[in-house]
Amino acid sequence: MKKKLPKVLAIVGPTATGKSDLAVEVALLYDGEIISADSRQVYKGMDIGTGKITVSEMKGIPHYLLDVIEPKKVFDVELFKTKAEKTIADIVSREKLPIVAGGTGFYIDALISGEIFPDVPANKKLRAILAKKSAEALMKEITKLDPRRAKALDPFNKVRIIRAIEIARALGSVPMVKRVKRYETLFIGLTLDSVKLREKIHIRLLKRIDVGMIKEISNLHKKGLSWKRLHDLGLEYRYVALYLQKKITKEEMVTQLEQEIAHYAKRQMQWFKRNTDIKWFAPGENKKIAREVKKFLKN
RNA sequence: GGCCACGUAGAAAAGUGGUAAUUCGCUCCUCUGCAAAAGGAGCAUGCGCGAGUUCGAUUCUCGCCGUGGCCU
Repeated sequence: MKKKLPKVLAIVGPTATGKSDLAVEVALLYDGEIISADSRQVYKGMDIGTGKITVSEMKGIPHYLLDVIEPKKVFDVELFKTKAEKTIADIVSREKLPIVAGGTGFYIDALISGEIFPDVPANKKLRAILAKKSAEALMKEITKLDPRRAKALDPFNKVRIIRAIEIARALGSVPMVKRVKRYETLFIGLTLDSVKLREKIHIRLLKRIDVGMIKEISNLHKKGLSWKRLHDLGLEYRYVALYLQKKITKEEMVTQLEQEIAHYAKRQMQWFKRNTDIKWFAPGENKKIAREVKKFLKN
């Protein structure tokens, strides 16, 4: 007999659909605890711009993987996976329901599918050197090191090629992907049509500006976060940084940012679409969702 | 009423007597450690409308319509 895998609930979907609130509601109903799967909410001090849940909104439900690292440092999937696995084990040991909620599809998939990444840490120096080379030159190098891996790479995507070279240099070649399934998972997806989503994004953005988002970001810079880093952090951090540097007007910031957030939501959907296990709902269909969760927990 | 300029994809905008750059947008897509990141593909048989010149016009000529400006 196979040992039964622990049950995990995953709440996914694009930005601005209300994942956090739903997660809390379900947690209250089924004795759950929440693991955030958001690549930006892990950073301390990035609250308004990331739409991080507030303590009062948590309604007493424990939340994990928020504020785990300084924004100067770089977080990544592997770190996420390690921490999340540990957290889930802990929650399960206390016989509570782990709820993974967030919009970073890559993180969620890595965790749930149990994808094992090659044990090669990021090599900043090497990356900096390789980044100066052309995509063509990089492709030549990876083809020499590992032709199999090279074939699967996008020949124009330097970021990907560089990582492949990084691994190949350390290990001789890039190992095949391994996956070890650790959980039995129910995927609940929250989504909206693009027009309504756009509206929500608009309203939410104005609200964020209203409650001090610009101040938050200018403080981050004052405390030593470079413009470059803020740019890399993306979306609100990128565009507010541009505004603070007076490279764009406030009006431009709002319109461009809104557009970018909408694009981001699209990219998120693009990612989630591939996962056919996701059961999709509209925000507000909480009863239907609760029923689905109940069914999942029963068998 | 007269004169002048302009009229190119959803938007902005280049261009040529030989069959339409570019940017944004839109659609679709990729993903083995930065994923709010990085990257790829497609989207005007058509250049205001009609006629003429020409082997051939979006590009030249004429007329019409529209827009903007100037003049009386």
